[in-house]
Amino acid sequence: MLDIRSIRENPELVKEALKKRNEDLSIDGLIATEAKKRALIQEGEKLRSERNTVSEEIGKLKKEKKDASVQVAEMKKVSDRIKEIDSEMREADESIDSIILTIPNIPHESVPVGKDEEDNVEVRRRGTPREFDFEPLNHWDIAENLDIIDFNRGAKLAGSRFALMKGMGAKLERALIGFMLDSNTAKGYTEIFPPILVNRDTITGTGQLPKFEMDLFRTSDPEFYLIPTAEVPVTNIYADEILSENDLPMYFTSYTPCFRREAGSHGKDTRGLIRQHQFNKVELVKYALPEKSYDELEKLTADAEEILQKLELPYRTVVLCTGDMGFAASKTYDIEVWLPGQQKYREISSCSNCEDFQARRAKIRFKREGKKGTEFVHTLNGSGLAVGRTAIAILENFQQKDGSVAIPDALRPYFGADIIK
RNA sequence: GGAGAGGUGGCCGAGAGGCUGAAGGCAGCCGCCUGCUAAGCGGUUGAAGGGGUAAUACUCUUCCGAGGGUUCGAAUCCCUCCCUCUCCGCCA
Repeated sequence: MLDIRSIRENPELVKEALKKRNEDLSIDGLIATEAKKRALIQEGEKLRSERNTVSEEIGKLKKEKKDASVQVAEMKKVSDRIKEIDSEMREADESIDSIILTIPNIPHESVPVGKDEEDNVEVRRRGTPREFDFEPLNHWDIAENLDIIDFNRGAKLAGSRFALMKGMGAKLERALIGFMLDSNTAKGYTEIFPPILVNRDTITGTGQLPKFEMDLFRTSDPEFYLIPTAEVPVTNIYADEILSENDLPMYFTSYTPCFRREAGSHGKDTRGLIRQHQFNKVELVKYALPEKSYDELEKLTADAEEILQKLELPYRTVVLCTGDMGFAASKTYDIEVWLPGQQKYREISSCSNCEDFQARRAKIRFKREGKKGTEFVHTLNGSGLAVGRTAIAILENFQQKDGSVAIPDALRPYFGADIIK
């Protein structure tokens, strides 16, 4: 959520930012409604102030057994007017919320302006894609040949975009989770295992609601949302709280299953494990001081990249252009791993600085030493990494001519073997 | 699922329609005192929003789990919801 005051004071800046994101959203109505709301606040406060003083007088008069009926009648009118104002204000608030909660974050000045993923800019490339002396297979062929992923039975049990991991496949997934968590905690991230079903407030805090209801699974009676990423519960850990400056920065890492409807991606990545309704992910989340958040973004991205380096997987890092960034982000780096089966780099991590956008929604604040008032923290998140996609990358990059798959050195202590065959 | 108890400031804990942003205690901060420490004494210490100022000062409104309601006036009365705890049942 943007600060309504900065919207009011710099409407042009916001309009321009929206245009860069290909958003067609009018904010003039919002500004007008907010002005009306402030007028209502002022009128209401004046009347309340009057009521407070007169009510006190009434109390005194009654104590002295004097007549107060004139004042009581007058205050009855004042109270009725206050009720009117309150209800008008509620309407104004609802109208403001309905708009302001759907305005995306403003891109950082360093973010390239562009329309879609074509305009993302590569910032670095690590590792060299391996030369194969045979035709590399897709991960689904490798996995089915090894009998470690069963897509058909996954579909039977649940539906399309569900898979069943089996034997060494299941173990690979588990080994990667442990490996990633250990790698992250060694760098000072605190491990979190959060609720995977969360309430509406929580999922509104990080920005998935109200705009992206279509992307989420939800339960009814009672109503919960299945998290699409651990970012949701973990970023909200300190929602509605005031931290002290010394608490920052805070680093968290969290393994959770993630659930996404994938509405609107029909026909994309229908085969294989790339795009599932349920997948595992190890997430990195940071709370940072505003003046440090961009340094923290670089470090967070480097931490995610380091996992790929340890696993000897070739990758590149791109900075997303304005048109391709997520709703809550000010700046995002995507890390893309090389997949020989597709001869393409594919997203395996997305690292974002949301600045105070989520913190304002979730009311995550901090106090500076010796300063009065509070400020919003900056929140960051990134995958470290998407587990299923990492498994894919290992299968495809480490496949061998005989159909077996080697396990990268760093993973062997977790996997307990050096090959899947 | 059944039966009870309860949610008040950083923490503990009073308050049961007006004098309560909230007694008292603890913790914190600032003084004083004091060989040092401890103790003691005095003062002070929440958040959000608005007005005001160069900035302070000052000032107004709101906040006692959340949301409604009653009343001139609600932490206090009524309704709904949420959460925590205890006992019973069930259960991974």
